[in-house]
Amino acid sequence: MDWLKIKDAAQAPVGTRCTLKGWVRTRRDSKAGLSFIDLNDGTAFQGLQVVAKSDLPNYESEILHLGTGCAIEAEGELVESKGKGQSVELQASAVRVVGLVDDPDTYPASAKRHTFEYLREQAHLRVRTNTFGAVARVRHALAVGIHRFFDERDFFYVHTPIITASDAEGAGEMFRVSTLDMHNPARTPEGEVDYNKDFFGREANLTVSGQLNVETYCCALSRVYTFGPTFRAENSNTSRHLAEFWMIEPEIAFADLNDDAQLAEDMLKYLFDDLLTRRADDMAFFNERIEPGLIDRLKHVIEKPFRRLPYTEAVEILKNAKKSFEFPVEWGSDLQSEHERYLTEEHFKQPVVVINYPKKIKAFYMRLNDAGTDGAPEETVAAMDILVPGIGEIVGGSQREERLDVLDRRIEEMGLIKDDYWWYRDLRRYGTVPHAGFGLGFERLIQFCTGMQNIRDVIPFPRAPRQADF
RNA sequence: UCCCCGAUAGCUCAAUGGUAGAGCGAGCGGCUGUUAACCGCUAGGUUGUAGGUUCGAGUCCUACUCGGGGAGCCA
Repeated sequence: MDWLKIKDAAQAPVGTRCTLKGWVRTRRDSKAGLSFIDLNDGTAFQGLQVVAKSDLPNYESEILHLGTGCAIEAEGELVESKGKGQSVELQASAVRVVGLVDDPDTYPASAKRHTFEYLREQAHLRVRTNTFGAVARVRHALAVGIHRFFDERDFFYVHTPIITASDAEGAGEMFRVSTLDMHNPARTPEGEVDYNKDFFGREANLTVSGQLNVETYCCALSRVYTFGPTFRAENSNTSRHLAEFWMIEPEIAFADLNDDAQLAEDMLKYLFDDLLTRRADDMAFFNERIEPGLIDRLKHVIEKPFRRLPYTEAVEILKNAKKSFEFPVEWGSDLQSEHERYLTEEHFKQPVVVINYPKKIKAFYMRLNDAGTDGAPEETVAAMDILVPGIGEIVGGSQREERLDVLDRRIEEMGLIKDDYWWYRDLRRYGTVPHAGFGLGFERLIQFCTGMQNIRDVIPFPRAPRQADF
């Protein structure tokens, strides 16, 4: 008898004979001499109801003891359901127990409402719940959608290194990678730790961004992207930060900031549309139980062009806002969370692309704008942040400085060491081209698409300060 | 890392400084083509950890750990 995934069985014609395998969500008994088993195998949001009659040989001995979490195989025939709530169900000719639950009283994913905080401590079992199963499928759909989006547009997927010996990234605190004996490391004659004796012969860390590496491939393959794990050792304790997260970083050659912002906008819209189509079941759940209005909000985002505005103009809007902010707004200072939220949630009520930030608050590799761009009082760089309601910054990107002399000046101004960037500078010496790229936080994208409030609930096993269980 | 709040049964929460309770879940029984079912019974506790104040601490004080909200850093 064919083993069907529940997602397929739900679509199969009445009369189909098949086997289903999965985990019991609930069991309900009827005195009419039958039991109803909600079976879920994770292939779709909806499970399938298995009807087990009392004339099955193991009805008393096993079926009546099945509870939440038990693994079973059921074979039988798909029939039209006599009850409400489902169109088809499996009339079981046999139910085999595969794995029982030791102690139903302490089974952490019991059939009751649990808080996300509690389930986070049961990360190995939480995916058996409606919410986390849906998050897992949405996460997958978005990941696949990202690769498809880029593939359809002739981007190449580049595997940038996880371990970086360059200490030149400057995007945040880094995790050290070392094989030295922590208690008794090799030392130089001066008494310093001797990284010459370390595995790589120098200091090494986990990557905080694949950008610098992917720029090299961009300047040969034209359109590339990375999509991999990223590590920040910041002591950040918020609902939108992780120590280990996944980031998508496209990089496009012969392109400027406008091309970059357009790419990001096209990509986000493609992904939202793709998700609403491919995971309609899970999205309906998020729309109903997690964030009412979610689907309309995503459709609204798909339909309207993102609002693009210069930093200088954003500051003006904030200064003229009737709202009183905890932190004052001044040209030259970075936008605070409350400012970003005001722009995207209250003033424009849609995704906002802020471009051309003051150079002094941005990274060295961002392209210097001509003086007076947007009427700015000081120098700006071709940077852009995409702000979305509820999340804040979801994308950060820029056009890269392709002029060697300007780049060198910026490196110097920021007190960095030119030689550390020798290969990055080489790109500007040998056939340099205007190019641009951005970083999209994958978990923040999932948060935005699902309405899940805490970033630790959209990654299977979250890593955060003092949290690396599982 | 900073500010605020919290930690009591498997889970969610009550309990004036004076005998630790309820709902849900779980087990058993009743009822029912059931589906967030419903009714009854039963079990279930070193009140986060370590100190302190007090005749007496779940309750007050201190430290620590963990969680939540906000901030910073950012994606």
